[in-house]
Amino acid sequence: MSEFAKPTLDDVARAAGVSTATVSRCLNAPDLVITATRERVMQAVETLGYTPDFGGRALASRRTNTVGAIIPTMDNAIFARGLQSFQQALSRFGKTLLVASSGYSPAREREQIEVMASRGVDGMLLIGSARPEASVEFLRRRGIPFLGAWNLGGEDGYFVGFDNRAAAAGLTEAVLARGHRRLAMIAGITYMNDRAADRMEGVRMAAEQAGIGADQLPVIEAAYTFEDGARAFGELMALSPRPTAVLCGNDVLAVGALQKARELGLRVPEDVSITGFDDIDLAGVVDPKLTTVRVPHNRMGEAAAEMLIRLIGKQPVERRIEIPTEIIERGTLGPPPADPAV
Amino acid sequence: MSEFAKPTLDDVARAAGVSTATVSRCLNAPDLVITATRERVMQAVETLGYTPDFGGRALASRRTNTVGAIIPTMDNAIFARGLQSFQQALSRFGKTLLVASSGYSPAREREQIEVMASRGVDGMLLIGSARPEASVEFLRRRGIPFLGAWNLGGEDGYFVGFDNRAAAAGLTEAVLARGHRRLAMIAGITYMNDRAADRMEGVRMAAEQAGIGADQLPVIEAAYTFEDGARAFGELMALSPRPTAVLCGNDVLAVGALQKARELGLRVPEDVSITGFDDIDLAGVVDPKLTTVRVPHNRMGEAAAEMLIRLIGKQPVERRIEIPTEIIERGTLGPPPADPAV
DNA sequence: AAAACCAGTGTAAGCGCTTACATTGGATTG
DNA sequence: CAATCCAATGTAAGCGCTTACACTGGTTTT
Repeated sequence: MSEFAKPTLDDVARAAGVSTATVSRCLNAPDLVITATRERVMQAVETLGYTPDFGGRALASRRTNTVGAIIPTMDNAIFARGLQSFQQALSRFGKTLLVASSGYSPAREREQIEVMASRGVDGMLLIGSARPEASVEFLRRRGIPFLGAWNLGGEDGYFVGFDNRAAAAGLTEAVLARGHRRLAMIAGITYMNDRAADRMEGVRMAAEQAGIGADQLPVIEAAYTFEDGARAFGELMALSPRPTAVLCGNDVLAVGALQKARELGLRVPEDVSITGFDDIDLAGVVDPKLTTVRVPHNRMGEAAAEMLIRLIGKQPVERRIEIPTEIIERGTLGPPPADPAV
Repeated sequence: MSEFAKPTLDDVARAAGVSTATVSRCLNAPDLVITATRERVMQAVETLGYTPDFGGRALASRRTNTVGAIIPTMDNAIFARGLQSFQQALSRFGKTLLVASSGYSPAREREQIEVMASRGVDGMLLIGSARPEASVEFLRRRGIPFLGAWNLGGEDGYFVGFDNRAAAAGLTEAVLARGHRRLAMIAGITYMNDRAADRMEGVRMAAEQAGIGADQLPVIEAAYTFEDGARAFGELMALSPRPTAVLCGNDVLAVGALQKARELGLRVPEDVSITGFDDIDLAGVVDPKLTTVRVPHNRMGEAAAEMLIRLIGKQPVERRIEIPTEIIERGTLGPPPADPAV
């Protein structure tokens, strides 16, 4: 399209009357070059409109200044938000973000990991820690630093995230403190999703602690849509005895439940309490507003970027950074009905 | 970290007993190689765990199979959704997505354009058409194909998006058809944002057509938050005569307005009608549900990917692809009050 | 004042890959 | 059967950059 050949380092060097090495230094380690020379070179860069060629640079330096992120989907506000902050932070460090999505499939994630690896990413952000050992092994072999985000993984690896289990347990305790004994849960799909699994486990643990066994705690797993939340809520409300509080694995499910409650003519929280998780925008907008757990996705994105940068630079890093969560009590949690339906 | 040096084309060639050229052909143009040889090579690739080096490939082939997208922010559900579909479609074509955000700033966008260009992206997705000529000129010079999305631009350039003006006008007509005469608008910030500007203009045009001049149509511009929507709504409700219908430039503003209405003790739609734009999740969740315009962001993302792929491949393409929008009538639009407050 | 040092710059060797061109030998043609 | 062709493969020249090492000449050291 353009008849102007793209200028190269050589062109700049010639224009400035120096060697290519000096130009390269001006761009990558300016202090090594005396000011007068540097200015002359920069001038040439400017007038020629030179920008370094990525391929050449990557090939010669064995670095790409590119970081990859593989998330389930950007369509989920929590990942979109985290990714936005991640990208911004990265950009401050001069890194560019390569994005791929796995659609919650470990196989697809594996593919994308290979794509990113062959793109020579300097580091990688993955979600959670539930993935085949082979994927992890692959990254290790390749020497690509990576970290898990949105949760805190197991024995090894680096993580920045939340203690989903503890947060879910905390919320459950708040529900129990209101006097509820007949709990139920609508969990996210837990297969290969440790966030969902941890939240479920947190609820179960807290319930157990209060003497409510797993057999007395109905749990339904539901996909991340209003409809699935609503459907699950319907099923739970058909149970006898009917639960007086329904803990949801995320806000989307909770909103679905809330809508279904209205449809069924049940008042929230008078007839039944509902809680969410994540505190996305939705939570503050429904009526009544959702009692939920605030999860600061943007702080997490930033922390993840910083950690990954350190990892790439082989600087010392903590193995796991926990981002605190917070219970947000709003309108959907109340005491159980005085005369609960049976 | 790894003591296994990363295998190169050379290693594969040696292992398979062929030349590097043949290995390269196996990977890039398999039909040029006889089956027996190809299998032998692929076997070697497999056992060595070879993946091509991106830098080398980019340098030699002058292609990166990378596409850049610069969006205002992923934090906005409409862009996140569109981007998700864009990425998926791209991935089907073997392209990887590089993401940057401009935070709605043309200067920042320009920077990111240069970053992407120096990364050697094969093509680029930008939002809208409101940007300094210099940015466009830069891309032209570089011969980087690009397209604007989310709206339909002017004379030249490629676009896939919506006719925001017509859609806004259509919605305004629906409001007028209900009998409203005292309209007001809460618009998104229109500076360097043609989507917001077009929507505002659409409302104005339709109003004008109905004999309502710009002087009778109060318009407040508000940032993309509930709070700003609420604040603007408050101001509009203080006007005398009070508007009976408030058209909002997007759903977020509309939800903010809705909340403020409740706070002010105004019933929607009995006392005042409110409309949104975009039909994001929120719209179906508030009470009453938002009357709005559905904008199929995911279809747009896909169409954009296909168009960009064709552009990159120098295949013939239409200059603009319009994605149809649809008015979704729900609960926040009703007739004006019989005895409107003054 | 000679030796040692060092800041600033140049020289040139690759980095791993693609691809134009050259080579080979079996199949097809007249 | 010689001439021609062509499919399959090899040879080797870069692509644009970084960086180890070499060089130069002024400053400091002894």
